Amino acid sequence: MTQLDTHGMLRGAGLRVTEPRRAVLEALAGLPHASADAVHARVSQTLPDVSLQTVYNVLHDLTGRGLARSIEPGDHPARYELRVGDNHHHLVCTHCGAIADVDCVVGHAPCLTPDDDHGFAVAEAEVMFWGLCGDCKHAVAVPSPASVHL
Amino acid sequence: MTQLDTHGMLRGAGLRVTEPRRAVLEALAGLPHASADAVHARVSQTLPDVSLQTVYNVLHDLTGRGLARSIEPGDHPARYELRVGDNHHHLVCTHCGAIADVDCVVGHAPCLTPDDDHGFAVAEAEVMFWGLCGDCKHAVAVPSPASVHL
DNA sequence: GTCCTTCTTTTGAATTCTTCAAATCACGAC
DNA sequence: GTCGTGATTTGAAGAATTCAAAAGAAGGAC
Repeated sequence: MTQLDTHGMLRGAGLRVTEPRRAVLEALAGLPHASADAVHARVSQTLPDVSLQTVYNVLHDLTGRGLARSIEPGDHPARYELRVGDNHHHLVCTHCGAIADVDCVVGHAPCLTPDDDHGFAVAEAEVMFWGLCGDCKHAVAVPSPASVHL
Repeated sequence: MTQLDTHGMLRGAGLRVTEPRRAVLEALAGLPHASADAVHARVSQTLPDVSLQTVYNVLHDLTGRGLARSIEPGDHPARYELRVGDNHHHLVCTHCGAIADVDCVVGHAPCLTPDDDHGFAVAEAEVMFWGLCGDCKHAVAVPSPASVHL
């Protein structure tokens, strides 16, 4: 595993370097798409005194400074990932909330620029694929009519 | 306004026809992208005794049967819309949660089919554009660095 | 038209994720 | 090393949504 320059990342973002923050960054590196709870659990392994509240604070700071990104899959708790340079989207399991990365479906700019922006200042376009993950595919009974929507 | 065949819609979906359900359908027709609370407020105008809980129940039933669709914009409460035949996506205001429809960015199937589905049974692809709506554009101070993501 | 079964609705409370607030603590500029 | 600002802790609050049990109504059968 590539060593993470947590110090440089935090300082570069104008944040103070603290153990909780370094630990959250490392947790995110080790746990892609982790929930706040999962991050807290992982952080607690090395820093047992870090509170869940602190994890929320840190995640908030990291996303605010662009170091991390939050994914909010509908009715499931928010997930977080390190903001990596590459462009990718997400597969979300409607049953268990599992998330997988999808490489960007190449340079189809149309997906980014709505024909009519209704006066919105569009900052970001997000593509999310909903479905059942491998595990839930077998576990779940009803195979709902897959209504594909674009 | 085109009259809504609420009776036919419900029966066609295998649901009993009740006043609360007809009222919710009509509320959705009149209030695109309404929250459960907004639907409840609208329904209460004609049926003051319908509880918020019932609205949640009905919305759940309607989405389950494919009559309605729920949009879950991150940290804002869920919104609902009648499931219309056309394909469109949504502009969401990151500040106030306002939602606008965007016509489908034409037939770019690539947006629909991830290269690697990681074993997922993909049922739906959703595109969401995040930004500031016309009102909030002026109201909000900081114009954050528009990091476009595809 | 009436009855009966099943599905809906109501009422009231609980759950979960997330945020707020005040006091203590520590990073890091000087 | 000192100091000021920013970070963390603790404890509790908040909001959207869901659960559960009892009462009520839809609609098919007769």
